[in-house]
Amino acid sequence: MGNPLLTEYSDRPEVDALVNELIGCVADKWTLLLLEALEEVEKLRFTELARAIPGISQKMLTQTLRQMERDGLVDRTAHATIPPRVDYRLTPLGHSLGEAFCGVWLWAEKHIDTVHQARTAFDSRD
Amino acid sequence: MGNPLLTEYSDRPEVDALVNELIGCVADKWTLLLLEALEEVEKLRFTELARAIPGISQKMLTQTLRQMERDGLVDRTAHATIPPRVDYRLTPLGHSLGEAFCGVWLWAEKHIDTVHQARTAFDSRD
DNA sequence: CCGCATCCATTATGATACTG
DNA sequence: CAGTATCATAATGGATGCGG
Repeated sequence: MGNPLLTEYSDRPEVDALVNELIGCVADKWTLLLLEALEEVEKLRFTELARAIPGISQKMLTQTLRQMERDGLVDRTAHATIPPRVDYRLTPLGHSLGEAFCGVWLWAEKHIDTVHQARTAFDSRD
Repeated sequence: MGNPLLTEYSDRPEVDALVNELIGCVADKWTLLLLEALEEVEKLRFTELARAIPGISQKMLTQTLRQMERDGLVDRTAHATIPPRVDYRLTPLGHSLGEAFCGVWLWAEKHIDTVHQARTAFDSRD
């Protein structure tokens, strides 16, 4: 084998690049939180999502939902009523991604104390 | 139960907020790619990491490594040699996070074609 | 040389106001 | 209600410099 730095987890480097790009899209803070919210409740409308995710701005909510819709992760259903009503729900693909992230949630929940201790220790160094 | 929007995956809302904050830190593009690189090779120095992660800037590499070090995810070892040498490796905690993210990698690798098809379909609408 | 801090241009994000 | 448009601010990338 050549340089170990060039070793990747698969044998197809060109696929790795695409996977990394996809990871970059999907490993977004808001995407994760939207996944969490929609795993929880199954079907939510725009303002409900905004409330379910404290700290998100309307802009990022719209933008992230659009991207997830484009990637086939969420399904957007607009009802032509007054007032308008738009429902978002996970597609099977989005649901499978949510399950893949489940391990990360469990990790965060389990190790949050350890992380905060590490931070305190780090900040009190030097 | 009250408003389902307030339902979270645990029964301790204050913990949920902290977990979300932690998710926000950890669900970073560069953090993920660094985890991947260090899962692969076990011990890497600064410039090796820079080469292993195409597209990262030195600034973000430094910044992300600092944050991961502060969070107890990576261990930094500086050798007082000339030329200087700094090795980074995952701590057990960082390794456990890498394992938690493993499912996301497998998901990305498995569904990348589906995502690209969804994008193409979305872009050719309207 | 290597690790990394600093300056500046570019981009991403947030706050607010406004429309169908 | 569900966004879009606009502007202010923060995050990021690129180039450079500097100590070890």
